[in-house]
Amino acid sequence: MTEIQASGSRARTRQSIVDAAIEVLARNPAAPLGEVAAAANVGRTTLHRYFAERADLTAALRAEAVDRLCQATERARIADGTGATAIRRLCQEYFDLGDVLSLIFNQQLLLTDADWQQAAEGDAAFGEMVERGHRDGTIDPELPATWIQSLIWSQLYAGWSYIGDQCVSRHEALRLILRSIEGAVSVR
Amino acid sequence: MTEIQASGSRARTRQSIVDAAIEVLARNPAAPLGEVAAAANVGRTTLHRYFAERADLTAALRAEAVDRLCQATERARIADGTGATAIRRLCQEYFDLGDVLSLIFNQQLLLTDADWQQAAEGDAAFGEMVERGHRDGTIDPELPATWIQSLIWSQLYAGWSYIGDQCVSRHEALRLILRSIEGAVSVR
DNA sequence: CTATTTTGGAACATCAGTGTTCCACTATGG
DNA sequence: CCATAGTGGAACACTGATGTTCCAAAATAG
Repeated sequence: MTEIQASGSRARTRQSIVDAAIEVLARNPAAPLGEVAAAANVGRTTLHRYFAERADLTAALRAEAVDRLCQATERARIADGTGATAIRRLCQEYFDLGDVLSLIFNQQLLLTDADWQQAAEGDAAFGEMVERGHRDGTIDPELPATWIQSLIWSQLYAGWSYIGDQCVSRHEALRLILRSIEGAVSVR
Repeated sequence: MTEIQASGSRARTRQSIVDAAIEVLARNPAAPLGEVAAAANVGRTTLHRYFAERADLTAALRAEAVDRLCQATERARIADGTGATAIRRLCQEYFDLGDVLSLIFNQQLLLTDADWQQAAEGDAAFGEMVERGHRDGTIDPELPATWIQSLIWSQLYAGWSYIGDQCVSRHEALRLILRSIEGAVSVR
């Protein structure tokens, strides 16, 4: 619980640990903390100095994930343009989240409803985007906003896995994702 | 490794354990074996009698998963009809796999390539179905078979999660899945 | 160069899951 | 009803992850 603050050096070490944790835990949510420490080029002791318990680390990860999610959502300007183009931009931004994507999706990094609201400036913004799409005829009215959200996440995750499984460039994977989502979402 | 055989009673107990394991491990891949035993209404001792090590149990699960996957694939008759209708039937069948779905997707139940080939009578059958769709104009030629496979799995998984997260009937979830996949896959 | 901060290694107690053994208990079918 | 297959509880040793403490080395600031 107790957060150590500032001092430049501390902040850097802390961030290094968080970044390493994202990378390691994205691949294996049950990885021992020693692995995280190693990945961060830090002693296990040091890791525990910053995050006393495992729960403290995962809490920090959740905060970091929500933060990056917020930034991505803002960059996507989901209030602009047609519903479909907004979704397209959102997917592009989310795609760049990389490991954070896996963490959120794959794992029990269970974001609470409150987290989601914060991330998307409230489900309101996302729901509004979808409804706009329903009205302007670029999004299938049969598909509720919540489902489209599930859709986007699962597709993005599939895309990232695809890069690893098959031997495909990020760019190609993103192309497939966007094409598929557009098709899934658009009016028939 | 040593498999105990037959005798009616044994077979029943064994199956009960396997079924329980599917249910429990689908929700939490790291669940202790005691939980599996409890879910199977069986003592932990008995579980170990049938599956000496955890690895033995997961091996059995893999076999069971491959088996059910095979049956589902056969029922779908993916060699019949247009590419799109075949995919639709396949999705319907896979959807009914339920927890097995989560096990395969969510978890490191990593099916080997050999498993997949067995399950789909070789990637050949699946690839053939997709190519048929490319030719008959019901499947977007831009999307390779491997991607469509990723797509299907991720969507099915999303659908099952959706049932839990939102409060939606299986039927409604399946409807959304089929509609989305059809849209994602069809020619634009 | 000193004082302070920050670090990492080593050693330790603790804990939960695992896998084993042993024995007594229930069924079940001959 | 009796022999046997099947079960489950209790106890145990073992393992790997966790979290703590202590101290000496390294980095940084003054």
